[in-house]
Amino acid sequence: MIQKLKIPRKSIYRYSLYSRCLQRLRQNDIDTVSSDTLARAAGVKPAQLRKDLTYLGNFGRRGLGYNVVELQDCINRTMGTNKLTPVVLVGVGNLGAALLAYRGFEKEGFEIVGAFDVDAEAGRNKGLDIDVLPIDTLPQFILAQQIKMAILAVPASAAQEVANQLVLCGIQGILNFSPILLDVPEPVVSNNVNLAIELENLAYFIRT
Amino acid sequence: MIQKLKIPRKSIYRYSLYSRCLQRLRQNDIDTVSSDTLARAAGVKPAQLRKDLTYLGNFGRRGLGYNVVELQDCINRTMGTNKLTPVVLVGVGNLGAALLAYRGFEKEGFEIVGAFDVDAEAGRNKGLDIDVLPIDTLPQFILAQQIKMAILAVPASAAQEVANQLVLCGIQGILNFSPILLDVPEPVVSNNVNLAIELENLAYFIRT
DNA sequence: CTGTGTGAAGGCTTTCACAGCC
DNA sequence: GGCTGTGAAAGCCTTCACACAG
Repeated sequence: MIQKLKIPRKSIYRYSLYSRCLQRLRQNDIDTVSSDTLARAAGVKPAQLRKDLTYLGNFGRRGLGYNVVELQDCINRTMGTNKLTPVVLVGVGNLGAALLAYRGFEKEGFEIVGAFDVDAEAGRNKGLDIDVLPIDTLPQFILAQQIKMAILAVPASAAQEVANQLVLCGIQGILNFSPILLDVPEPVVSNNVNLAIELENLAYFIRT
Repeated sequence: MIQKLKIPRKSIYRYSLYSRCLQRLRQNDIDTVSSDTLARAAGVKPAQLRKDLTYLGNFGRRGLGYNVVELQDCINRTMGTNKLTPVVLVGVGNLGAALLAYRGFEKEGFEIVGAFDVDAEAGRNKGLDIDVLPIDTLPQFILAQQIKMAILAVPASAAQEVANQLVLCGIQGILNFSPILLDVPEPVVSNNVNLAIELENLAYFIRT
C-alpha cells in the first residue's frame, strides 16, 4: 500500500480490464490462468500483464499461472472496488439525463445518490426515477452524506464554477464530461470523458 | 498530408481541445493568440502546444502569436471536422438508448443516422425520436449509405461478434462502449470508452 | 523585447529476452 | 517442458532551453 504511488496510471486502468476478465473466468469455474491466456482475453501483451501484476506482489506460480480468485480479490482490494461508492451527478441536461437513465454504474460498484441542476425541474418529462434537486442544496447534501466523487455534466460555461463549488464541499474526484479541462487544486483529481472528442479522434484515424 | 502518420495519437486528441478553445476566442473576436495563452486555456504546457502545432506546419509569427481563424481552420481540416459524418449505433439497451437521447453529437459534426438492436422493439417506451431497426438490416443499411463509423453499445457477450459483422460491412472505426477490447483487423480502428472504468480509476486516485 | 520553432534531454511505458522456479 | 518475474533495451511523449524571426 505504501508504494501505491509507484503504480503507473495506465496499469491502474488495465487492472479494471483484468478484473472483468477474471470475473468471466470465475463464472466458468476456471481457477488457474496463465499470463498468456489472461493477456489475450484482456487484449494486452503477456509481458505487460506480468509487469502490471508485479506491482501487486508475487502471485503467480511459475510453470502454472495465477490463481483466478486470489488475483481478482487482490486487484479489487487495490482498486477499492469491493465496496459501494456513492456519487453525485451535477447537470441534468441531455447528457446528464442520459447518464442517470443508464443505470449501468450500479453493478460496477457506484451509486448515483443525488442529481442536481440549477433548474430543479430539469428532470421533468425525462422519465427519470430519481429526483433532481436544486443546486443550492448540493453543499449540505455532500457534506451530510460524505460524498467524495462527482460526475459533472454541465455546459462548458458553468463547468469551472461548479467544479470550484464541488471542491469547496470536499469532493475529491470529478468525472468531467464537459469539453474543458478543469483547474482543480492539488489533491483533487479530475478525469475527462468527452464523447465528441473520441469520435473526432476515431474519424481522424480512419482517413476516409 | 503525407506525413499524417507521424502525428502522435495524443497530439490528435489535443487538437480537438485546441479547436474548442479557438472557437471561444473566435466568438470573442480575438484574432491573435500566443502559445502561452492558448495553452493555458487548453490546460497544457506552452511547449507542448507549440510542438503539437509544428506537425501542421508553421503558422505562428514570432513575436506575435497565431492567427486564431487560420489556426482553427487548419486544425479542423486536418481532423476532418469540417464535414458532417454519419454514424450508426448498435445496441439500444440502457446505454445505447441514453446515447441516442443525448443529441450532443450533432453540434460536433456527427449524426447518428441509424440505430440497431437484435430486438427491434428495444426502443419502445424510451421516448426516442429515431426508429430502432432489426440488426439483420444493418449490412444493407451500412453498404447503401456508405457508413464508415459505428458506436457499439451491446453487452460484452455480443460485442466481438457484432464487431466482426461491422467490419465485414466495411465499417472502419468503432467507438466501443462494451467492457472488452475488440479484436479487429489492421486498417480498422477501435477506441474504447468505459464509464465504469473511468469511475474506478478516479476512485483509486482519491484514496479516501 | 516578445514569442515561435526545435534539437536535445528527460521521463514514462512497453517490450524483449532470459534467468529462475515449478 | 511450462510459465513467472524482472533487469535492460527500445519506443514514445513531454519538457527544457535557446537560437532565431518579427
